Amino acid sequence: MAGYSLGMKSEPPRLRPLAVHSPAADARPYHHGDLRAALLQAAEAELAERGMEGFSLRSVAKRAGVSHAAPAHHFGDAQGLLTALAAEAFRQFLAAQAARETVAEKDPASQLVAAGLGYVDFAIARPTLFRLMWQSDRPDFEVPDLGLSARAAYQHLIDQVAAAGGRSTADEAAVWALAHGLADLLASNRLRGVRSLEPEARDAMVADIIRRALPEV
Amino acid sequence: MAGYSLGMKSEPPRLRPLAVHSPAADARPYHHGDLRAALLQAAEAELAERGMEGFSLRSVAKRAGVSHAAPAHHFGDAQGLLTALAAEAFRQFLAAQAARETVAEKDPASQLVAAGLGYVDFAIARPTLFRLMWQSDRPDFEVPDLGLSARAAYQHLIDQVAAAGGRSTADEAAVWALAHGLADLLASNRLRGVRSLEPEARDAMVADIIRRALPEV
DNA sequence: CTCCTATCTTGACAGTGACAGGATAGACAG
DNA sequence: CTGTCTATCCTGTCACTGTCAAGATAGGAG
Repeated sequence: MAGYSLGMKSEPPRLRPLAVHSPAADARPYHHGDLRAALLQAAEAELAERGMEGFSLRSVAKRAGVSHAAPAHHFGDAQGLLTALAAEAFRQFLAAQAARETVAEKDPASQLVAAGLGYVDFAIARPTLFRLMWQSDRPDFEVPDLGLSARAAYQHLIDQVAAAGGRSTADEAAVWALAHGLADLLASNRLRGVRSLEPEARDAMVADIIRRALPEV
Repeated sequence: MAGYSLGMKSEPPRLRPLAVHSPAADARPYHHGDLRAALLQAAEAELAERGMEGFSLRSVAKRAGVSHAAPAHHFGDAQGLLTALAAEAFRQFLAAQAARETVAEKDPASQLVAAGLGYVDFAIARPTLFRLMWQSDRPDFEVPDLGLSARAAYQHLIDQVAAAGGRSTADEAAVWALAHGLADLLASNRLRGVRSLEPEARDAMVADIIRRALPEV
């Protein structure tokens, strides 16, 4: 649950040139060191603070301590940055599901419920990223990096539904819609009656609800 | 399904001053006549064409044939316009559910399924408006007009779940999440296996899925 | 007929994304 | 050590956006 971060290097890069003669306030070097990762990290923070609609490329650059045009070289334009961010988000979205699956019972039904819990975990922990993935027009799903990671998340769902005995399109749709609906409503801070529960009680209720999607199991 | 429109006057207002001496290209009068409704209509069209994130207040004004600052007098700012639009959307959202309910069987379970079909109808017919209502930060739900119409939609759901025998928070959440998840995924053009069905087949599948939310019925 | 007020316009400002051209520095060859 | 090459980053500019201030217009009340 804790510790998701998009920078992928925990150390803030900013490799200063060994301070040969720096007057201590020499500030940043001309070359950043790992600007691409820093921009992704800054973009996520900006998104979390100002929301999807208040997102600004220039603010991201400022937060990363860099000029307003610097992001262009790494991502092309704002859409490119958000596409890369969404791709990374889909990977962590799958990781959140996997984290639940490893601590769950190994039978297919329990694994399916665990994936649903991970789906919801991610939506609650990072609601703006969740919106970027599912409801925004800006990420370009034609870009292979994003298209593949999104498809991987979808395929994981399909596989689990099949393993749990789901056979029809309706079964797939029911499981997906239920998990997604819970996640989206919780991310938007609706469903307060569920969201305000203690973690254990909330998990139990979410699990109970998700099980309803597959009546025959 | 057809014919939703936010202008609420079907006639384009533009009451010209009876053409006393107009040289035929005298164009629009200084006062519009029903600018508020025209702006709501234009805003919906812009939203449908350019998407939530490409929305521009100046484009709305231009589409309504009016100066860029004209909307301010009726709505204050962009948030005010989108708040009014969302409030109207919630009313039509309820109307879409009511339309399905009137042609459905009158037992509580059928009425609940009908409401779910209306929920999905609206999301498919007007996806961007659906996003504005559920996933945007911009409408201000503290404004009574919007707060009340949103609450009315929520209350309608709660009442129907209760009438159909739902008793717990989990029952309410399951029904809402299932309908909402289907609607959102269909609005985003996911769930292609469902969306590409003929209307009758699609309705049958959506109904089948929604019935899963209340296992005891 | 006069004035009052709601309605709409024009003009300005800071902030935005994108682009062009220039500055910097690390790497590599000799 | 020197010179060049290239990826990286910066400054300056453009059209466009939302918001505010101030002025123009017209419909209606007195």
